[in-house]
Amino acid sequence: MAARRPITTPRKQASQERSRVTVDALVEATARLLVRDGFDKASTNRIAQEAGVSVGSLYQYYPSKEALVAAVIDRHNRELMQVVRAALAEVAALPIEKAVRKLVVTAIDAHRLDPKLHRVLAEQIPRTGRLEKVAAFNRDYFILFRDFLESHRDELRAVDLELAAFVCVTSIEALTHTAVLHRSEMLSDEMAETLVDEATRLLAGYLMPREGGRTRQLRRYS
Amino acid sequence: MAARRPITTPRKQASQERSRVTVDALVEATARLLVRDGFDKASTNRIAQEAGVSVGSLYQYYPSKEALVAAVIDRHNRELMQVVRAALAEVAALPIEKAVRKLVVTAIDAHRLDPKLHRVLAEQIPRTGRLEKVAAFNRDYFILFRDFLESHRDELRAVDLELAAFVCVTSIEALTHTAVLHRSEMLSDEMAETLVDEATRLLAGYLMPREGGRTRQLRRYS
Amino acid sequence: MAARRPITTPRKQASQERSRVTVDALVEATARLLVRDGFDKASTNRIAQEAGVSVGSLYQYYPSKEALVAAVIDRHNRELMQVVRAALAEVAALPIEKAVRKLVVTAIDAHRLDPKLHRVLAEQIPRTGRLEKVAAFNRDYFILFRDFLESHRDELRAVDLELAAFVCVTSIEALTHTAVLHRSEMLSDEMAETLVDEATRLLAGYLMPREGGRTRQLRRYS
Amino acid sequence: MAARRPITTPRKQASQERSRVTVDALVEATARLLVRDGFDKASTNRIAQEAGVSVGSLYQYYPSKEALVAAVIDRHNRELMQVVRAALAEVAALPIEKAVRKLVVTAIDAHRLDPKLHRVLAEQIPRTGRLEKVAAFNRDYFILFRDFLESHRDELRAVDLELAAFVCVTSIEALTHTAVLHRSEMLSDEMAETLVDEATRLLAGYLMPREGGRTRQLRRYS
DNA sequence: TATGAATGAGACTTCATTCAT
DNA sequence: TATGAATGAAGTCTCATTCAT
Repeated sequence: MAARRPITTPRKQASQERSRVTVDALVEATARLLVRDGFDKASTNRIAQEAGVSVGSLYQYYPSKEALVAAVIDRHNRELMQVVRAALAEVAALPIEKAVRKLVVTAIDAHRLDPKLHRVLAEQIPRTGRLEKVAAFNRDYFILFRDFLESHRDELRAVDLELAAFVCVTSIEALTHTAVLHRSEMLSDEMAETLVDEATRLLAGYLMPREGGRTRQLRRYS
Repeated sequence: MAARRPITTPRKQASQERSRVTVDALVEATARLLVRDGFDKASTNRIAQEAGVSVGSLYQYYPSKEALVAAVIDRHNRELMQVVRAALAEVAALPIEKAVRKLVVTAIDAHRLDPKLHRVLAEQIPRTGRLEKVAAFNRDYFILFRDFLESHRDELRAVDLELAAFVCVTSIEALTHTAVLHRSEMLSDEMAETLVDEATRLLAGYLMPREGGRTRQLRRYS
Repeated sequence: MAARRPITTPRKQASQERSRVTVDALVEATARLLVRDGFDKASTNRIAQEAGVSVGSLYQYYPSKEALVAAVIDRHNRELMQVVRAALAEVAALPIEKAVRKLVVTAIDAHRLDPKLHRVLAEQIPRTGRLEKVAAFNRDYFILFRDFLESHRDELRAVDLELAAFVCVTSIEALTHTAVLHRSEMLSDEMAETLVDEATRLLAGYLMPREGGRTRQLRRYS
Repeated sequence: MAARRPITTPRKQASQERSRVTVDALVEATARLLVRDGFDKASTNRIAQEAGVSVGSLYQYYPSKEALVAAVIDRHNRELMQVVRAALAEVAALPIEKAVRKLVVTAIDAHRLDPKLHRVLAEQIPRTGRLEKVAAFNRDYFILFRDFLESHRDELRAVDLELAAFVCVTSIEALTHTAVLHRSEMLSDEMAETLVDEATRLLAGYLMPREGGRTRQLRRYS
């Protein structure tokens, strides 16, 4: 476990219009450099330069490089959650299998929002000690998904919803993440459909009562 | 360093006994420091010191810091694969559901071999540009698993084995990895069993034909 | 900064009431930060903040950080001189021994006016190139003291008054400074008296003719 | 009081001949730059350059700039103490007045060993937090002097030797320091003698019993 | 072959000061 | 006149790597 954990809370809220611009430019530049050069080569000086701003200004708003990266993570997570939240809302009324399929598709879409950035963040973030950020995202996703399951309880087999949510969220994330980042060939036009089918089958099969077993299931909880 | 990709092949095969010892000490020291201090603080000088060797000697055997880390990864992967391979051999003759269960348990065990090291490697390695190493491990696991599926084809529903192997390997890895590294509470004596049950159900349900589908299947569960 | 010697004269005479307040706040804030954080950490930005004023305003009144410190020194010296001057006036008519005693006590009191600030100024100021300020203070004290000796000439042994003033002022300053700043235990209620006795003896014995005059002296060593 | 106090203990003892040379060069260069440019402009990079060594090497042996300065102080103090110790030994057998005179002369000589360096150290040291070094020196001097007084007790008036030592050491130091550093005109060939006379008179008069008063003094303690 | 002293590019960060608003 | 955002030179320090002994 890396020892020194740098402070990562922004230093001051940009109040004036001018500083708002500076701050945005910094976060944007950080994201760009992270993608282009990776975490190590993205020095604060380079970031400032890329943002068209002096290092001094950078440190006026962010106390360290990790704080900047944390800001990028936050922004990215916010975008992801927006997509996920929208999808879950849209899907709330659908039967579970259709819903799951839609969620898988959404997860893929989410990973495709900015795949390069997503990759860098996924790979380089652990170092920044910003794992909590990712954890927070997962927790949010997890909660939303558990709520979703809850409102579909009557379609499900008997199962601990917490646990089921964990299994589902983890699997969806892993499958879509790996497919998008390491197996992009799987997302060719022909293949993508199949992958979605399989993932849907995996999860729907897991969540729903076994066929022919429905009666028994119902009885158990009657 | 995203750009500069240092040479990572060991410099010479430690032929003599003395060299063997030195090399081992270096890899061992690297692993220890990786765990204790994290990638960034594990400098080559410190590694050499920890190994009781001079920096000069370190560079005699490894051309760069990343080469050392790569060696640690290799060693770790070798251990993992050994466990996985053994499990798959042991499981070859079992019916698919039992087999899957055993593989899940094994995956958890594998992650527990040296969880701290596993974590560091998983989290900090992307930076070393040694991702191929991880990829290689996954590929190996993937191939073994596909072969396993192949030899159990008659128990499976009709499915692209490549794809199924991808889905299974990715899911098992993600579930056990996350459980061990981020949700250790799930592995308490009471919970572990349940987690294994769920993971097994997920995969077995995915691989096997739906009930009411294949006649034999129906019989088995009737 | 040995080389670059910044301008240190205040920029404008704070004529208006509002300016007066600002200037005071700045000097006061500087003194406070000097005491609290030391010279190095007392940045102009922090001083401005502490004074409840913008950096811009700070530079409206003082052209540099050293100018601010110089202002603090001046203020402090003014206070010291006031004490010293008062004491010398009060003492003018006393016999030399009584007078000296009173001056020693006064010197201690002066050092106790704001010992923390005095310490910082004494210790950190050499750097500011404001040594002249200190020199000026000593010069003033020296002149006052020489005048004092002059008006007591008939009580003194034959001696170069310039030289005697130098010896006395330097000794008083050193003894009281060291006692207050580095040997505060010497100023406990019981000890303080003794210290004053000794210092008085030192100086009075030095200034006054030996008892019995020279003849007896010869005898002692015959 | 400045907050962060940098570590100032040397990092490793130079074992090999080569490093011995490096270390010496560093300390020497530090002293030189301190004299030439003052503390602030003597950056570690400049020091290393002046020493004909890389910054890396500098940090191999000294963890900070202050550590380097501390080393210079130590060296300087060692030299001073040598002079003082020698003088006190030489003087042990002399009657008090002669002894004091010799000590005053020695103090002046000591300040002249390397006056520029002495001045910088005296003025800039407080910032390095190495005041203890100076304190230590004074303590050593103080102890030696008290011992000296002790062995001359029968020549002295009744007095607390601790206190007397404090008064004498502080006065000698202040007079010679000020004379050498701020009043060099006092040390011209004609004046120097006079200054020594006065200082001697100050101290001898202070330490020795008043003439004609010896009887009374003896009585008090009989 | 081993040693460990030396290297030096480059990372992070601060802070006195300016200037557009 | 006040504000505070912006500047950027400069300082401290680390660490992978080399090479003379």
